[in-house]
Amino acid sequence: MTTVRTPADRPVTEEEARAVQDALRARVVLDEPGPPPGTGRVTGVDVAYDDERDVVAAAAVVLDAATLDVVAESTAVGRISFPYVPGLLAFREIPTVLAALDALPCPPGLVVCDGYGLAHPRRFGLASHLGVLTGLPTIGVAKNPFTFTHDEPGASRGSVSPLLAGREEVGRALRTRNAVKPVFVSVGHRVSLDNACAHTLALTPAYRLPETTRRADALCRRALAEAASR
DNA sequence: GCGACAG
DNA sequence: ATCTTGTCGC
Repeated sequence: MTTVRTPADRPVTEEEARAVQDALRARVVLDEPGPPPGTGRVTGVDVAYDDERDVVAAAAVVLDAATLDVVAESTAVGRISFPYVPGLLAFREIPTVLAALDALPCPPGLVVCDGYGLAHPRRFGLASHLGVLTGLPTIGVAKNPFTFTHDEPGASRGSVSPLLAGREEVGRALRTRNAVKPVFVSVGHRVSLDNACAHTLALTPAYRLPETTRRADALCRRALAEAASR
């Protein structure tokens, strides 16, 4: 019995990948508020690459949403499956991220992604994609505005301004630290934009980026270094 | 056609 | 993403 690769699982060409996004986009749920901030668990996922050795490492770190203490963590290592193409980031990151999530000993709760959800050329970024594949509530918190426009939010933490694709609000620029460059929040799956921003603020008591992202980033780098030294 | 472009 | 030391400032 041979295993058949379907484009929906592992698209090879950019054309296939865009077709997958167009097909899966219909499954995104946007009419749920999502879990209340500060309750349950929040999980950060991130990925690090070694293009030379063709190795990718992903990490998932589960935090108690109230205390931000680490509850559980896991990593996964694999081969790079897709090049970086703006708009197709999910195909590069998701296979290994799914493996890391699968390796967790407990449910992840809300998943915070490093990148975008709705704020995407086809309204189906990494966070939306991961949400649809797992059924989990997801949000995207990115460090850059991508191709979208925004006015500078007020200088104080908590200030927001719409992230715009033309006149459509696809996310928000959210100031998480006074007078520090904002982050760019968008809805992934099963979470409202207001709630996504509230979660992001709850996850940034001390630094610009969410604790989830910081923890996952540190862990996947460690996992990559460990994988490379073997 | 050219440039820009999450990580 | 990744290559990379010191340095200015709270």
